[in-house]
Amino acid sequence: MLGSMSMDVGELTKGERTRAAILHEAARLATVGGLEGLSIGGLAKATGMSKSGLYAHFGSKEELQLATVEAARVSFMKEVVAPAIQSTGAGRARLRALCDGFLSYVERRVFPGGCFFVVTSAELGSRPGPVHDRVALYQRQWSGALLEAARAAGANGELPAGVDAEQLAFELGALLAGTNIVTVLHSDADAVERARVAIARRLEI
Amino acid sequence: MLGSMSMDVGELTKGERTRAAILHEAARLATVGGLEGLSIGGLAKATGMSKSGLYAHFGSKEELQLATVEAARVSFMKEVVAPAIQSTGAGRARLRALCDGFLSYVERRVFPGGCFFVVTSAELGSRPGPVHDRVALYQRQWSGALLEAARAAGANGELPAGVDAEQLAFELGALLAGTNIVTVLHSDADAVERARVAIARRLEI
DNA sequence: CCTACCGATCGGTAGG
DNA sequence: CCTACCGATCGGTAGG
Repeated sequence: MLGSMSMDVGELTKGERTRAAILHEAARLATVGGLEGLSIGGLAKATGMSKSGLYAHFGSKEELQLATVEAARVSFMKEVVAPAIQSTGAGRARLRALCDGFLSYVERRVFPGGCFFVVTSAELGSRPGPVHDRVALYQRQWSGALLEAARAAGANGELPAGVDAEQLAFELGALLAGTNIVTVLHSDADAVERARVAIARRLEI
Repeated sequence: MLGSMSMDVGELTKGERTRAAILHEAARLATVGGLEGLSIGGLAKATGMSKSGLYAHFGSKEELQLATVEAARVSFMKEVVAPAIQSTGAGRARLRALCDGFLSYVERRVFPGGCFFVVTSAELGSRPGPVHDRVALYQRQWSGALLEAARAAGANGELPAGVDAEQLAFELGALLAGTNIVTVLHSDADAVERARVAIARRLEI
């Protein structure tokens, strides 16, 4: 009790800080080598810990993978989704902000291999299991955020005539994922610019 | 010389047939577990061979990976590119046929994990080396095929007013890659239908 | 193409 | 959180 009095609300214990630093490194490694390619020994070396130290935190490789996915989700929410929601009202401007936020997130290389969820969706797409399901859940939530914004835009009368919100949200999501792959594969920043042009034209902004 | 007289042109020797069967299985495994996840031992079990039998064919894991990429390219050319070129003249119809051929190829699950080059582009995007470079080369050739068809369509006056061929080819390529990821991740055939709608509208066909 | 083997690394555990 | 260890599997080789 006395010990806990020295912590302000929102501060992290030493163990929590260590855990967060491990997971940040794990997410970085996973965008380069995949979640299956992530090894306990490699992560131990990268964080300066022992393997068994990591097992003390996570118990198993699968638990580490799941915790890494959670950490990547927190990062994605903070870097992409939250700024778009805070800076715009529901509708076309928010849809645009979500797309631009994603492209900026890729361009800034928040993770060295690009978007964590594009890489792991491609990696785990046909590998059933709990990690697949978690990645698929968060991918659906991202698609859901695009769809919600598109529907609000439609309800606001902000979409071009004849544009269906579900179709639009799908096309934007697929474009962003495809752009991430091409950008990283060819270290080609032009792809991000082309995606911005596509988005602006589709939204007539 | 006498031995070779029993082979017609285009026939394969026993060693060549074995090699082709190994690489077909390797490409299948790689679309599920990745080219790095492809192990010599696992491939040996899947093909009923010994590990050293595989080394006799390929020499090293990297050579096996490169040979697998080549085999996947042959499959992609045969399944997607060649039919589009044979069935259409240069221009908008060919661009449409390339896109539809890709979607059909994903839908038919020629490989269990979807398009080999989408999976490996995402996997190797930020892992430099000869295998990355080969995958990137063939991805560029695919983009080039889309671009060539789009330019011919523009020259034919078959594109909607104000549509730039390079921009169009980029958008279609990104859409197809993104569609592959979503389709496989969620086992969702609706995504392919949405992609077809998007393509038809973009090409006004 | 095979058996038999190599050192290194894998995920994971015992015991502290 | 550590050292020290486990069996299994990794990529690769020797010798045939």
